[in-house]
Amino acid sequence: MSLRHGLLGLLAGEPGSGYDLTRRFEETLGSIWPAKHPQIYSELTRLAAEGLIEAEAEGPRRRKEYRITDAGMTELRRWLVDVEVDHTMRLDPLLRSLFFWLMEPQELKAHLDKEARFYREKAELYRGSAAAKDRGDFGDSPQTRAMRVTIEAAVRLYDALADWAEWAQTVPPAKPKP
Amino acid sequence: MSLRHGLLGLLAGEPGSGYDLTRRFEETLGSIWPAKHPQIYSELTRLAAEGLIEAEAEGPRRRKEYRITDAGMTELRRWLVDVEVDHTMRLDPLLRSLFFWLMEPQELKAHLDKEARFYREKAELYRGSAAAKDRGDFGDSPQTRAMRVTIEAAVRLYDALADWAEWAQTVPPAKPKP
DNA sequence: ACTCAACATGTTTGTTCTTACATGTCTATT
DNA sequence: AATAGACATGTAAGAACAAACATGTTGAGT
Repeated sequence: MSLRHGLLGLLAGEPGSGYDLTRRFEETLGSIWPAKHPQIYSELTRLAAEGLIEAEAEGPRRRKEYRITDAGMTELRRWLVDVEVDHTMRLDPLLRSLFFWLMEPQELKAHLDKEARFYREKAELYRGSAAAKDRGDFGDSPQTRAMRVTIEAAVRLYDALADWAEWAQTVPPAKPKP
Repeated sequence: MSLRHGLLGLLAGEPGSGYDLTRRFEETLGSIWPAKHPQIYSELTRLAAEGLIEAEAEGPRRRKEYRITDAGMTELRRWLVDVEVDHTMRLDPLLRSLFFWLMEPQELKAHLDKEARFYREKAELYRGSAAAKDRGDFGDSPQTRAMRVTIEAAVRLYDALADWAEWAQTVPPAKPKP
């Protein structure tokens, strides 16, 4: 249940409405923690009910701007410091790789080519963001520094996956009856 | 919904009971696609109802050994070849990294040390499996070759994360008001 | 004045996954 | 013969997540 803390964390940076947060989630976290708006809105309602966030008066088109409360800040820091990291990975591409032996060589080649391209593109994308940050395009707040660290992880992970997909092409299939 | 195809894939390798599959899932897929036994049992029931797998007569302690049917094999290959890969990643550790700016330097150091150790250990573990496979400990079937490829991905991902956690320590926190 | 696109916020329904509960069997040891 | 521990299979309740449905507002352009 990290969506909860993801929202708290974003609100710790700056206040925002459900719509804002949906976009910020999509932009900054899209690849590492996808969340759709229905889930975000209902989580915000629950967070507000628990007093971890609060909304000021409604703005135009009943927009509610939420900000984090002291209790929310405490909870967020508790999560960061005291709660065990969840190291679960659920990677469809790796699951599939276990079953590569069921694919025809040309199917596998096509698959790995496509995967490698996808990952390399993602890596390039994040490399671009990292460079922009390093040039100072986003300023140099504590928040942007943290984001720079996250981006670095994305770059490294996607590069690792791209390298892997290329490497996998060099592994010959087992010969029948050695 | 890849658990479904994970099970089909394992059964394509060799038949097994719910209990077997729970253990095989845990062993071979534990890090990349965790699944608990209640989910596995119910998915097996559903797969059997759809005719993608079938159970022979019950063994001791009403153990049912399932094997994949032709229809199941067709479905598995359809998934492998025709269904878009789901590139979703949901990585709690990366989510947290976005909020590193809320942690005290010594808390962050402790966190990153622990993370780096964790990932490096995992990488070593899988490196060991890879070496065992390369020595021929597991034979050289198409299945084990595919598993070797999956293991390589795990090694590379965990190494990448370990490197990242170490690298992150070298990033100084932003000075207040530059 | 009209209309379209983007803004903004929800509810409903169904699936997936986790946690806790519940039960029964076989084997080896005492 | 009793029993403990590993084997083996399930159900129930609830949380998390996704997809589809539904509604209303504002601003910009015509």
